Amino acid sequence: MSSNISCYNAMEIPSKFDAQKVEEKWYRYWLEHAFFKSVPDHRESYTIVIPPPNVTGVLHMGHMLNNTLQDIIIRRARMLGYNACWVPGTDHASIATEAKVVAKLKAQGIEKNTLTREDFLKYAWEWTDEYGGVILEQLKKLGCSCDWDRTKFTLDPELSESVINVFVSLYEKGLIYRGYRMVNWDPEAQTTLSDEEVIFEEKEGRLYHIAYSVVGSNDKVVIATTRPETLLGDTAICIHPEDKRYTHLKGKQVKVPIAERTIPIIEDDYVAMDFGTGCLKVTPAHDFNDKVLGEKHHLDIIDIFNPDGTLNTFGLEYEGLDRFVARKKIVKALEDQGLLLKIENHIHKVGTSERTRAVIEPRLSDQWFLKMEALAAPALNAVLHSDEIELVPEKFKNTYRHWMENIRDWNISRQLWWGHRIPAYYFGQGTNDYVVAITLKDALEKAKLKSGKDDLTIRDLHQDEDVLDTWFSSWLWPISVFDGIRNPNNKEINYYYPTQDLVTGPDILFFWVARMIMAGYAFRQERPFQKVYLTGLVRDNKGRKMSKQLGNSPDALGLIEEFGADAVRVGLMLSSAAGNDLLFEESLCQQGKNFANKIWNAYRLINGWEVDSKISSDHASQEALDWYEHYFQKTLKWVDDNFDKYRISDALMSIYKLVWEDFCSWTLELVKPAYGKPIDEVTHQRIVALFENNLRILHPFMPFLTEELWHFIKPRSPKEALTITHWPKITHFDMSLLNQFENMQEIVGGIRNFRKENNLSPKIKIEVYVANSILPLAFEASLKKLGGVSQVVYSKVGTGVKGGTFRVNALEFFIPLNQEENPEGERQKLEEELKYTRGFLTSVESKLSNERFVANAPDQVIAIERKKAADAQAKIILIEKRLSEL
RNA sequence: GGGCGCUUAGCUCAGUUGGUUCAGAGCACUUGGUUUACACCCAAGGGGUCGGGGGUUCGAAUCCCUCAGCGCCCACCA
Repeated sequence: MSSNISCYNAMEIPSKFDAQKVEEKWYRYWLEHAFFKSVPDHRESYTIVIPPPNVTGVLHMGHMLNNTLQDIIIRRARMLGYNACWVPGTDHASIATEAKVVAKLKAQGIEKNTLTREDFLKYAWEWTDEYGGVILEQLKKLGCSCDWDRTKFTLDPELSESVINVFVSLYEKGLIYRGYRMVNWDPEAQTTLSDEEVIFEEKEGRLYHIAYSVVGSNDKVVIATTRPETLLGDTAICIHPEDKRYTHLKGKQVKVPIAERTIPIIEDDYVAMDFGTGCLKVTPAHDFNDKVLGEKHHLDIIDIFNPDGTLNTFGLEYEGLDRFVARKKIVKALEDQGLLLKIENHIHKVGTSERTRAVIEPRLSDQWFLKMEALAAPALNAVLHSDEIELVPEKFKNTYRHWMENIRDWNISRQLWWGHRIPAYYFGQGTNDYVVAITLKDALEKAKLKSGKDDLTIRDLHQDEDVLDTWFSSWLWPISVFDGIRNPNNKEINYYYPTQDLVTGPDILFFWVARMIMAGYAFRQERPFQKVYLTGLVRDNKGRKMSKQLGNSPDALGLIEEFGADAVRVGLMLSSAAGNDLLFEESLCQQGKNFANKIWNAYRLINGWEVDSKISSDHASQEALDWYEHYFQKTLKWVDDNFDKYRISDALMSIYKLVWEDFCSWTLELVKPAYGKPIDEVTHQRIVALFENNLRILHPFMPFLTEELWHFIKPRSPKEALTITHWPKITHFDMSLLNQFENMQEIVGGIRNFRKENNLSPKIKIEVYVANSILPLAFEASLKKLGGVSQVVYSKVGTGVKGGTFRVNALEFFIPLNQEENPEGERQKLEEELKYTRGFLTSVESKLSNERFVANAPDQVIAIERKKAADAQAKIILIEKRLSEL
């Protein structure tokens, strides 16, 4: 495969680049030659760990954006000579995957609750083995240069063991504890959620005004609530101690409607007197604040719900009904009893599950928590003070700080089966009758010790049923993929860690990024990565989030098939500044495809020239090649700067313009020999070398096309493949050379504009008169080639010659015209130009005559203004002269 | 309710410490081109009182104040 990998003969190269034809071939080639494989060596490492997608996920636009960025960065790092290592893998995504498996089983008529844990896990693994990793295959289609031999899964035995080790060690440090607390309960998934997994959505609700009878009087007290069904769990009514409206109620008791229980009226300044009726019902089992009130006032706790959100025996006649059904019925009952006084519309925020969208039920339960404060301190410092970790864009620093400073303990247990089972083992019924250990054997020893019972056996131990929050394994990812938890001094972790870049979305800044930083400092005393690049969300062209429900998300693989991977990568990169949302349109991919085709055809041109070693190069070619060499360097500097600042789309745009405008439209056009004529050898060599440099800097963005062309240019061995070649080094560039060429470009532009305005066909050769200057030799050659100029005459035009003029800077050009001239039109144009120039001059002069400007502005600025004035004066003289000649 | 950010051409966005190159880019648009690399193309061109108002300054897209609109994060007002 090494010598002649190209599938075309030079003569039959088609004018369209066919991406499908080459992508698979090159990906296979890269894998066969192990270009993406990394093992520790003498070079400096450059590491990226992939944000592991859900194992059962399929590639969507967000993944494409994210992974294209990572691939661009890692490919460039590879070319820069680093030992580049991109570690791929997938996440078991406990709740999401379990939900999918449950749904799939349900479709087959199997209910989860009829299965044992073991059976369910068997199904889950079957599912994982079948669909897991599909997404990784899709990443290959995108061209991702991951070291696939390193592919990891968060439920792999080594990674699982790392998670358990970490749990045990945190427990032993006293950072993990069990607590009976109010947690976020997802009634659909029937598990708790961390605070971060709850999304508050603004919803239109109702505020129900309900009357409670005061015991021992005919008085009623009216409360306002959004959740009337929870009155069955009420254990108090609360008023503000200073609320004059209710002083007569102090110390009284009221009767809960329907439940007919008697509960006290308590006083607390927590109550807002101006909200609702100023009177609050207290349900400690089902509201975070009521729980606090309940503890303060030693109230009873009545939990009225089953785990699935239906009412339990405290629900009385409503037992078994769903909470929302019960709400309706209870409202009806209250209405019938005349206790429902008013229903107001009320907009409020409702917590919903990030995964299932179910309305969250605050619920008291036994859960495991991780103390966060101590872990957060070094992580906060690293981002905010020491700058060991850089967030891009920087604006996320504030968000990060706010979260870290107000961090609360992390609820890490989940009532699920798919995940890392909590290594706690119970040996008795007491709240403290458990031990935490890595292995069952250790657990038994510890249990014996703790219980004082030497005759305990493994059968007496019962492992906690819960699993750990997915993020409790993901937060170790940069460490655990290199086995740095279990073997903290192994060669790999020491070589690859800390990693360089993390590319991910801001939506998981807290879930994941912040926690990885904490884990990095906690378990390795070192940052996990240097830079965090936070991408934007991919939206559709109307600014809507891409989602399955809206059906506005294009099929990622379909796009690759339609436009080619390179084109899709370019399309995504063209408008995706860091942190800014990306409004995606297919037309961006079309633009990428057009670009790929442009490059393809540029090579077809070069490739098609006949090379003659006996002729020598001309002035125009030399000038163009000299210029492009320097201009390339200038652009490369800009590109490298942009890469350093993670401005990947700016980097791409400058390469896009460099190749399309500067290389194709200027350099190639100037170098191009006349039709049928050969090109000289030196020029040909130079243009090929320049084209190769273009391919180098294009390669991270468009790996397939560039590798294809790279091997077109000449047969190359795998050692010389573009993927592992070097990124160009910046050398000096000469500004005066660049300026001079730019001057020539402006003159060509002037001529072309003149042609257009005077309807001069490009086929008609023209003479150009320059009266007040001599142009460099190379200019003349370039003007002839690009402007259709037959010759440049350095003299004034003879009297009576018809024609027109145009000016570039301080140069005036005259072009004779055979056709009938239009003196009135010419006069009008000149007068407009004169008027504008005079106005410009006046403004500059007024600036210069302003004493304070001259006194305060830097000399450089004043000099510029003087030059502007002088140029304008010269131009005015030229125009006036021309006008007088008309 | 608190915090952060955004508003520049029809669209998506650059614009680094106020002053060369400051009013830009790409796309779209208009006009003219089948010149054998490319119509997935070439050439030329038209678009903006930089969200409104006020201020500081010799000088403001850039700094300050204010208003309006949009977005994000955080927060227990039932």
